[in-house]
Amino acid sequence: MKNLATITEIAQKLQISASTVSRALHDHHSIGLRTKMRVRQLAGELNYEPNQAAIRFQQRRTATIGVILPELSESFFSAAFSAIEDSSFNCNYSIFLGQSHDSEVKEKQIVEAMKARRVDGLIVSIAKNTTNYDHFEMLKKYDIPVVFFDRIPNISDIHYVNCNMESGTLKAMNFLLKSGHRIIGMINGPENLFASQQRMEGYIKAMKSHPLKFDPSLVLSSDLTKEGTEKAMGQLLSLKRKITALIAFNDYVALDAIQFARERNIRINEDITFVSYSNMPMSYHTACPPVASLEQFPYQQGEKATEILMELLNKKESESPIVSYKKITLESHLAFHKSRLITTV
Amino acid sequence: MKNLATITEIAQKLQISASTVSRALHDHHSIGLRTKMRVRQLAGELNYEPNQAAIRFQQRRTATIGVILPELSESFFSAAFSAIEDSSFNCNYSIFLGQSHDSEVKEKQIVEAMKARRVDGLIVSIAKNTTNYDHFEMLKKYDIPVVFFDRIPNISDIHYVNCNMESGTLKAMNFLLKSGHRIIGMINGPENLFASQQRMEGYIKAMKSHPLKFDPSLVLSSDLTKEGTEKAMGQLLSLKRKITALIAFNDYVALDAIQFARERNIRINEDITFVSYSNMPMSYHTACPPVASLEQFPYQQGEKATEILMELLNKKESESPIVSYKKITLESHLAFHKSRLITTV
DNA sequence: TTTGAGTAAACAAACGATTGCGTATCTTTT
DNA sequence: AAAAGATACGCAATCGTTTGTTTACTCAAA
Repeated sequence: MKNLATITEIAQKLQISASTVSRALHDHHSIGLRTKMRVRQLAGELNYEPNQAAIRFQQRRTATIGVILPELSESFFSAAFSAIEDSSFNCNYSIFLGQSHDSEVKEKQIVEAMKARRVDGLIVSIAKNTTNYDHFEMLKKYDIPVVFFDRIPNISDIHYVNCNMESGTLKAMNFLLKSGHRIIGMINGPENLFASQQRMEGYIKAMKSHPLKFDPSLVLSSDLTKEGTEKAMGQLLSLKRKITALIAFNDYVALDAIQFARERNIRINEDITFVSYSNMPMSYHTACPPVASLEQFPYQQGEKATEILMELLNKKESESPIVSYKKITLESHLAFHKSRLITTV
Repeated sequence: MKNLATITEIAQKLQISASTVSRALHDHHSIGLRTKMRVRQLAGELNYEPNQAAIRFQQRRTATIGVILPELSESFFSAAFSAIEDSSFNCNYSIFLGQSHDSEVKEKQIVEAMKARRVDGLIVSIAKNTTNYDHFEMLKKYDIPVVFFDRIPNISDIHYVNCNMESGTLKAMNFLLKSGHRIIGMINGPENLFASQQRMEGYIKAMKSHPLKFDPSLVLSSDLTKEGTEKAMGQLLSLKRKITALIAFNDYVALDAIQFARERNIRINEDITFVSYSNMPMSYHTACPPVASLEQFPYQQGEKATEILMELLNKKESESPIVSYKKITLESHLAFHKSRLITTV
């Protein structure tokens, strides 16, 4: 059973031409009903399945999209991937997945590999230290559209989906300020990330609108490693102005910061109130989760990104060279954690 | 720049035949040095990249493997996937990834899609309720080798990598028995999973070897949902023989069980000592992690599975029809959690 | 000088499917 | 009855690459 049936085989057995078989299978109008039936019958019997490799070669498209993410083990990204997988499955696209593991070098390698594989398009969330976007720019020459999501480059001529982290941060800050906090620390992410910049903007706007003075020493940035976060946290704790609240770049950073604080006998969410981003499911089981976390809707972001890409791929055929860049920004939502675990501890 | 250079183009510009160009690029011995140099020079200038779609079509192999997993959000599987990704990247294979989300129906769909995509081989961890393996058996007819890992079907003629859960359970049980526990509960997984059966075997062997009587009412099984686990846990807690220790199918089950117990004011790891499987990293931040968890080495399993598959794919060319099934079983290791978090709570 | 070996490159088929164009047969119209 | 149109199908090229088989030529040994 090694060899699958081909169109040519069917044609020979039926004593007709391959083109007729092809057209019959595609329900082409110029093929008579009799022939159509005969072809379909035999195709069914022989268990014919179109050779997709041949089709892709002939059509010069692969029906494949590449997805590049920093880390699947982060629940945000695995959720986003699930969305992309589901959406593209429905469109009969397959996915090549590559993890950059937050390395710019690896990211470039993966882009190369995907280009060589001739993916039709790309969905990307960039590595945390990617500052050079040449490897993505280069794809324009090959007519491979790229849609970024969540971790997007801070340049203008791209398609993207993200969450509004500025307004999100504003929400988080307003919550803290209303609760009476005045000295609010922030552990931000790498500065090249647009999302970091937005968080910073939100922080500043919130302070100014209250109005409170913006103290730059209260805002530090972590490279998102445990060590980086601990360093930032150490610095924050050693300030003369003692913070009573902290906004962390995401739940992982928050957990590391919380861990660090607990080891120094700081009472979590009492001495210092923690707020973060991502709202990961595991927080539910976590010892001391932040009191609130900004939901960033990974599934929706993945869905939207795929939607945009599909649009671009369909448009490409009608060859409209005037490209307008699709930009979708979702509003994030401040989610409060069930305090069950906290109170029973 | 839309159109990439092809071999034919190079051939025309150089006034030689396409086959010569092809052979020159592959360093074939029958091509003279002069021609080789000229071809390579021009290929470089034109930025030639082989059209992989054409090659795959011509060679009737796709240099692609399919990976089917239950859930990427489980850290075990995302770690295993990373291993598969890394290993196959080195062999110039790309990966189609599909999540079954623990649905047998979805699993079958994905297998269909992968078959249609003509993947060269498959690496699979089956869905928790998959009991029928026809969709995998069917692949033999198409000469698509399948390597299972971790969640493997309980049938004999397959290639697989897994962890020895029987000896692992034995280790866990011996630890508990040595600590003085005599009434040990177990929340096992779905019975069709080989790993569940192995856990059961280990449990029974441990009891018998001590020797203690095996009480079947102490072993329940969960469908791995929160509800299923809570039901099992409720049943265990209502027994007359009060358990002092519990072995949970994996860390997620353990967390749900622990949660359930805490809500009933049971002191975790005091009234009941918890042990589980998987040793997920997030346990570190978790409120009350089990005291120990059996490390199942996801990365190694993924590596080994890829290794086996690559072997099978290479062997296929030399056409040795006599297949012996590769089976690798790793020993699991009982990892104790740092108790820092527990004591400070 | 003939034979043989060795080198360098061209020719052509093949992989499987799609598609523009041509053509034969049949039906309808005037 | 002849022209026009519709219907049903075949022919052949094409996508880019690989590979088995010639072919042409050079050089050396018999």
